[in-house]
Amino acid sequence: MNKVILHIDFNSYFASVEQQANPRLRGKPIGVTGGDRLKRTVLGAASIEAKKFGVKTGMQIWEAKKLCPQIILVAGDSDKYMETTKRFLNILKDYSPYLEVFSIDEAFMEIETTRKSLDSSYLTLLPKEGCIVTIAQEIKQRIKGEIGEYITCSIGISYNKLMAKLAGSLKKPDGLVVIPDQQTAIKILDTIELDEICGIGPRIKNRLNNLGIFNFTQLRQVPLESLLASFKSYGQTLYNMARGIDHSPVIPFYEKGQVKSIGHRHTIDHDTCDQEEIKQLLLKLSEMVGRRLRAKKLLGKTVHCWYRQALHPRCSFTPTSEVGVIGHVGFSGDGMQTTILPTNDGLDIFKAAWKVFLQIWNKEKIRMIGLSVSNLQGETPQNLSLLPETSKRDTMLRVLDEINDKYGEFTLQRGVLLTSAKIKRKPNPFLRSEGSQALLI
DNA sequence: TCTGGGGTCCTAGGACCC
DNA sequence: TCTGGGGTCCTAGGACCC
Repeated sequence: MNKVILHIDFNSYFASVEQQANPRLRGKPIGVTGGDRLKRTVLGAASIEAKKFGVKTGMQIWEAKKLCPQIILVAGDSDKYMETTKRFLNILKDYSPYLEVFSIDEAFMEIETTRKSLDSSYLTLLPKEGCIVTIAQEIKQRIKGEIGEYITCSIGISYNKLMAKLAGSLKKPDGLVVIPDQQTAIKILDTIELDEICGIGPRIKNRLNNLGIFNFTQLRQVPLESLLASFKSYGQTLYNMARGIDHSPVIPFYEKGQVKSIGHRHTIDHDTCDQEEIKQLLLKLSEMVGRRLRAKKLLGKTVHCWYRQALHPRCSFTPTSEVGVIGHVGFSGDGMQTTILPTNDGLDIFKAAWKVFLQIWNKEKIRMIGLSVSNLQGETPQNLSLLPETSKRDTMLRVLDEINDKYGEFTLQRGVLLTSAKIKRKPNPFLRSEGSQALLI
């Protein structure tokens, strides 16, 4: 038995789901935003029509508007996208149990074949019927038919994940590309940029460039020893990449372990050094994390908190507190973690995060704050304290979750949160008033 | 007018225990 | 007499993905 890997990647995913849901958006340039906040935010997706104007995912709103003044901005709805994702995964499951969910709009699938290689005919026979390309075409048709004609995907087919993903990226939208063998892979690699492959980002590309390596042809000429010397173990990965080699397995969804961390961060629409404002925001983020942990019946014991400092306008010097670049190039800030007793109570998480924040923050203005909880473990009887106070708290949290599950996040919340900064939350169809009812704790 | 938000994996050094 | 080695946990930092 030989294996073939398919990579299925949806085109302009959030935008096409929106167009599918709302006929008035079809055929028009639209951009999906993170919510009603338009300052300091970027597009989560751009429709095919918007992309024709040069609008791209990740672009700032003002930039997109400059390129395409008629762009229609739509507030994203993650539940809707998740729902669509579930539906396409259900279709994919019909073709192979070896299905790896890679992101909300991407999946890998492994199909066993009877042929030794994906030969030139690509008509590799499956144990039962058909050929891989026919299967891929059928998947595309079913997605259009069963989910919607605006939901299109590109499918890449190859002998490993890396090359399948590359194949899928070569033709968009609605593409179907096969990289049948290593020989073809190398030919294709020699025509693309280094960072067009999954695993080479701006930093690695830059470091390669500094070594005089600008393409895969040059990368292939570098001895493994040199790559190991420069990139440690990642040198082996780079060496393999240049040759179209990738041994990473398809990990089916049912074999993927628990999540490793749960976190939230928020960019404030203004710079602030108001301690109370920051505190409220961090508490709210902590509550959101706690709720998600409880929903998954998990406890976490490592709390990581970090922030980004405000940008210095027309700044020509390096900000003094640069401790390492967080996220995008050019931002500075700081972060630190601490370990506490396993918990999923937002208040415990907040206390730890706030302690950390006060240690790293030097009262400068900030634009973003985030926290994440890792070192996760499942709830066990041993975790559930028998102390009356703790069990009372557990009951309270359970009631709080039940109500918020039913009526929307922050329908009930801790009294201290009432004055907090507004974070995007789902509109509550059951409550006419935006005002939340306080649960004083 | 100036960059969102959710994750993953890897490495390295130090503390601590036996 | 003053010191080996293995294992684990914790923390910081770097890089990547969508």
